[in-house]
Amino acid sequence: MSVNLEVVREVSEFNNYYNSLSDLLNKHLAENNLSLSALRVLVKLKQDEENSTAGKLIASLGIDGGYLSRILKSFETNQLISKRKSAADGRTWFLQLTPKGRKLLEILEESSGTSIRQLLEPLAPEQQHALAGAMRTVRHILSDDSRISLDDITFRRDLQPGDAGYLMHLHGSLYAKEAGYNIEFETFICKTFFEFLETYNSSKDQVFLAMHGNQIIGSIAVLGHSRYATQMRWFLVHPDYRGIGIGQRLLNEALAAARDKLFQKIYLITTSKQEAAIRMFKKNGFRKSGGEAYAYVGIAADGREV
Amino acid sequence: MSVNLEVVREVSEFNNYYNSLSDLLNKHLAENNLSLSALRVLVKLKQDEENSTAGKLIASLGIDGGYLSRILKSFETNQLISKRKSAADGRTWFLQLTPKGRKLLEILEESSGTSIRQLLEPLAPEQQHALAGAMRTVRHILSDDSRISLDDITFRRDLQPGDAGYLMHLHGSLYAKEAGYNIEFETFICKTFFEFLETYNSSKDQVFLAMHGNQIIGSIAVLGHSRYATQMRWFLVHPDYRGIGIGQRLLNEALAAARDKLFQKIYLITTSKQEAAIRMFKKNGFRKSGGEAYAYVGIAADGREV
DNA sequence: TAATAAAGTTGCTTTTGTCAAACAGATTTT
DNA sequence: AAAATCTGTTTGACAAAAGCAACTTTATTA
Repeated sequence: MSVNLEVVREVSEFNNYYNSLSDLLNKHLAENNLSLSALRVLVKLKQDEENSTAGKLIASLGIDGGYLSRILKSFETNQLISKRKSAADGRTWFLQLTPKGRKLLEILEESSGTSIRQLLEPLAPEQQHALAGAMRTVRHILSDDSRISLDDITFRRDLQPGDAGYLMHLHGSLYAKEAGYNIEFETFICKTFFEFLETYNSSKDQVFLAMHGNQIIGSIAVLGHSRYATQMRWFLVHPDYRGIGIGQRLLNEALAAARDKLFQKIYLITTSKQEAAIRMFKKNGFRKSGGEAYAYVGIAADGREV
Repeated sequence: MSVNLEVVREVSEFNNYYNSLSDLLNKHLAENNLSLSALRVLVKLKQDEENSTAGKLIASLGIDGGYLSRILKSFETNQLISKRKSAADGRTWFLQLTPKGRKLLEILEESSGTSIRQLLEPLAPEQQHALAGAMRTVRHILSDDSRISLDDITFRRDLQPGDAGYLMHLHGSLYAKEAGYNIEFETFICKTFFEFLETYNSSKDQVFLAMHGNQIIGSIAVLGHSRYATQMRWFLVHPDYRGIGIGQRLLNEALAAARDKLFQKIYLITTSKQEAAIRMFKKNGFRKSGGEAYAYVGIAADGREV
């Protein structure tokens, strides 16, 4: 892939900036007689619980073997870690934190927390959240296993001011990028949102939003059009978040809500271009009903099929 | 201000993450026989051009005096900097980069660039931009002079897919926060956007967007309702970006466009709550015209006032 | 003018990290 | 099965990075 020059510059400046900042954030290490490398070892030991060995640490932290050996030795004399000889390989030792080591890590986290708090203290709450979000983004983009898990995603059922606009934005920009739609499509979306907002009633209409932090990254809605039929709309998952089950989760919520409210039929309209979505609809019992509309024969409370 | 626990955790994890990353990004220093501190000194010398002294460096970089003295001495023997005795104070020396020092910095930037490029190489272009944006955000929030200047803002005249939705989002969420409006207001906004989109025509309608990176942070529109009258709408600057002239700049653009197209009257509708906006309108020649509408007597091409 | 302070330097020390060789157990080769 | 090779870890020697305290020189102040 090609690399954008502006991006390189920004990363470089960020790196410069952060180099000076990290002094500040890591000053608590000196107070506890630890080097940055030693901290990283400690943290890694906590993460990899039970089956870490010196070799693995060398590989994962990129640290020099000799240096690590000494760090570990000092950890051992300070009773921060304990070694357990491997049965399979007489050369290797399994390393684990002792309660004392665990305790030290807690203390370190606590004192690093105070530095951080001092850094954040002058910031307004929104700025703090924006900062956290940006840092999460950086980490997320740069880490190889950049997959987000469902655990990072929260779900919301209420429609707050700004949400409708953001949903419209997501639809407009994503469909433009992925299906080549233009602004006319956004006009259409806008119309549907207006009609929806005008008659919005939480007893008949349900909106489900998948959130990452305070950003909407997925949505679905179940709109009650009549006593018996309901339309599903605005089903979308942001491309960065696809493939981890958010779509299915949203669909489940929507179907459950439709059943709860005793709707007997759910229909939705889509186009043949939405292959992935159509596959998911089919898997969940939707059937094509002519034209571009898919109709779902729902299990209504009275068992009738429509 | 209170500090959110989640934010502290995120910053802490980010710090951990970045500590391991900075090894990678700074490996070029070893190749050039420089320490991180030495690099920071060099960079600072370039920034503070002409009037840096050892004392200032100590204060701004938080580096030890003795250590700095040695770094500077080595720079001098390598002819990377030159010293100039202060006339006012016999103890201090002014430091400046020599052409050779400047050259070295360039080389360093270049080789840091290659590390960065390697880091970015596997990323898709959008991810690269997202990364740059997030890094800019972090840096911006944390740097004391968190003021953005007009230079950081770009302006756009075209309406791209997703823009209308995002504008609606901005209006909905900001007015909710600042004026306590609820979702009904967003419904109204949605209606105006739909009407607008439906009849959008770039020859009569103009939209101006203030962008920071690829985020819309301000907007204004001039909608041609008749041959002679035009309505100004969607005037808004995101609160984080207020007070640096973005609003005035948008207003200028809008008025200029209205004049260009020979509209003789610009009107806009607002509420008394929008005090700052109203002050700006008045300053730019708008006059109240009864009710909640302000009408602007424009200088049309034929000089008539309406 | 003596006392004190500030800017910068130097000597000494500790900490941090690197490199190469050594060592011991595991694996492969002959 | 012994020799050779490989792998995970340790040790010794060393160099670079950074901090501390004493010291020199020039300014400022009482």
